[in-house]
Amino acid sequence: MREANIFERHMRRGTLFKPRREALYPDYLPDYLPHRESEIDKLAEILVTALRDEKPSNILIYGKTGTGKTAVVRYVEREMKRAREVYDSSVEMLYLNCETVDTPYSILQNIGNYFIENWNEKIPFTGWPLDKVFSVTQEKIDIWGGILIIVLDEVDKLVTKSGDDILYQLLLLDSEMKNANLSVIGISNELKFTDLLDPRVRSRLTQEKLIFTPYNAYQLEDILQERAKIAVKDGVVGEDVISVCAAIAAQEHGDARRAIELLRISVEIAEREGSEKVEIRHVYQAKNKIEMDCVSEAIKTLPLHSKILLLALALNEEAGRNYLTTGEIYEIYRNLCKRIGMTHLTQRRISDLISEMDMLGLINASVKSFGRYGRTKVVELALPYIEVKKIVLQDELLEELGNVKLQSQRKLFF
DNA sequence: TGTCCACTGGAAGGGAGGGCTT
DNA sequence: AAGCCCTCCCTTCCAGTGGACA
Repeated sequence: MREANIFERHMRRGTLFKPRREALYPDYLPDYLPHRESEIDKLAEILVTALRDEKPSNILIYGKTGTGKTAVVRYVEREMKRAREVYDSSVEMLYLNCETVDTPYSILQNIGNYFIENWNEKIPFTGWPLDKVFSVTQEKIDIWGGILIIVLDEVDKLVTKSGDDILYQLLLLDSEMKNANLSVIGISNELKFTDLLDPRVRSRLTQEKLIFTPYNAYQLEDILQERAKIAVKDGVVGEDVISVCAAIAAQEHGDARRAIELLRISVEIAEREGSEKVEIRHVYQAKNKIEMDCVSEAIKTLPLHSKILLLALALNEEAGRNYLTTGEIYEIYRNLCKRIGMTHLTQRRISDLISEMDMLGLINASVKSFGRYGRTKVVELALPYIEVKKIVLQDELLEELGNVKLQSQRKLFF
C-alpha cells in the first residue's frame, strides 16, 4: 500500500522521547545541577556582594571539559537575574564565549553594544580604532553605573591566541570608571594557562579560584537520571543503561557532556530500530558511533596534504605491509601528488605533518634507528585502513585516487 | 672505534592573507 | 584606501643523532 507521505512510516513508529528532549542537548540548563551544590554556593558567596552594589572579586574557574563549569556559571547567572529584582540592585552578567569572541576588539565591542540600545549607535564589527571602542564602551557602562560581571568562557583560548592584552584592558576599564564597576569570571580547561599571563594581570584576575573536579560514575548516574526523567519517556531507559553510560563516561575523565550525549544517541539508535526500550547494546553502538564520528570529523578537517599522507599509509596497509618510514611515505606521497597534478611539499614539512597527525592520534609515529641504514620515523595508521581510505576519498580533490593500488614499496599501480 | 646513513628537528625567513589603524 | 602588523603555512639550511657495520 502506498503511503500518504514520506514521513508516515516514521511517524507511525512513534518516539521514545518526551517533548522536552532538549534536556539531552549540551546547551540545556536544568533547574537542578546534581553534585555541584557546593560550587554554586561558593560562587554565590563571592558574587553576593554585587547584589549589595559592591564590586565582587575576580574569579578564575578551572576544570576539565564536562565538569559543569559553564552550567554552574549560567545557573548562577539565571539566579542572579531573579535575585536582583528582589533586592533591587543594578547588576548585569554578560556571558562571552572566547571561542567565537576572540579578539580584544570583539570583546570590547560586545560589552559596549550590550549597553547601546539604539541600532544606529552600535559599535561596528570592524573599522574603529581600538581606543575608540574602549572609550565608548567605558562611557556607556559608566553612564549605566552598575556592577558588570563579564564571564569569559574558554578564556585560555583567548590568551593563547591574542595574549593577555584584553584581560589587562578589562582591568584598566574597571579602574578608569567612576560610577560603574567591572568584575571578570574566567573559565578555563587549562590549569597552566595563567603561566602565560603577566604577573600583575594574573594576581588581579585570580583573586578567587574555583576548581571543578571530574564527576565519578555515581555522580554521572545521578545527572543522567535527572536528564532522562525530563527528556525520555518513562520505562524506556533502565538503570542498567544509565550505569553503563556513566561508567563509560567516567573512564573518559568524568565528562558529563559525553555521558549525556552517549545517552541521547543510545535512545536515538533504539528509536530508529523500533525498539521500545534502550538496551545495553544500543549504548555500545552509540559509543562506536560517537568515536567514529569524532575520528571521521578529525580526518575531514585535515589539510589536503595530510589526507594524502593518510592515503599513502592506507594504501601501504592495503598492500599488506604495516609500517612505513618517512622517506617511503614521502615517495608515495609525491607520486600521489603527481597523479592529481598537485605540487608537493618538502620532506621537512611532511615530517611536521606526520608529527601533527601523531599528536591527533590518527597515526602512530616513533623515531627508530636502523643503524648503518639511518635514523627515521616509523609510521603506521592508528585506525583501520579501510575506514581511513573511505573518509579520505570523500574529498573531491582526491576522488580520482580511488582506484590506485600500491605495486611495490614506492611504485603506484593504477 | 670511527664512519656513515637517513633522517630529525631547530632556526630563520618568505609570502599570502586577514585584521587593525590611520 | 593604504600601510602596518600578525599569524599561518611553508621552504631552506644545517647541526645533531642512534646504532649497524667495517
